[in-house]
Amino acid sequence: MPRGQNLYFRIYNAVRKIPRGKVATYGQIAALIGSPRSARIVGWALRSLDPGTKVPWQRVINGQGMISIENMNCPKEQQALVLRQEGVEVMQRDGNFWVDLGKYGWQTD
DNA sequence: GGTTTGACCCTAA
DNA sequence: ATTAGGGCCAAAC
Repeated sequence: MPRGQNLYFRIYNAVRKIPRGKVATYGQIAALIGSPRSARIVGWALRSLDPGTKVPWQRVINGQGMISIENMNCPKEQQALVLRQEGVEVMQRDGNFWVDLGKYGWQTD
């Protein structure tokens, strides 16, 4: 198995720890796994996820609080829809979706 | 083996 | 306020 799998496992585990109705940023996840400067790895890990994964990758967004996904099997619309079902208020901004991290941001601490 | 890219973040001008 | 550049680690070519 690739040595990066351990890191992937950490990422998935951290993402699973995100409470329902909250959203976390790549930076936070990266910080939780011990690499605050490796937010990109989180993106890679989530990108490699399967469509039927149990990991709530939908709760992970960028530091600006908006969804970056573009050409994935799951369109941003559906992601925003799921977040709404989770209880997160998603605002639309010119085709892109915006979430208020100040209210729905996951407070790790 | 090296080079490029990536669902990012931070700092500087 | 915005735009540009560097950095980080892992996977794909």
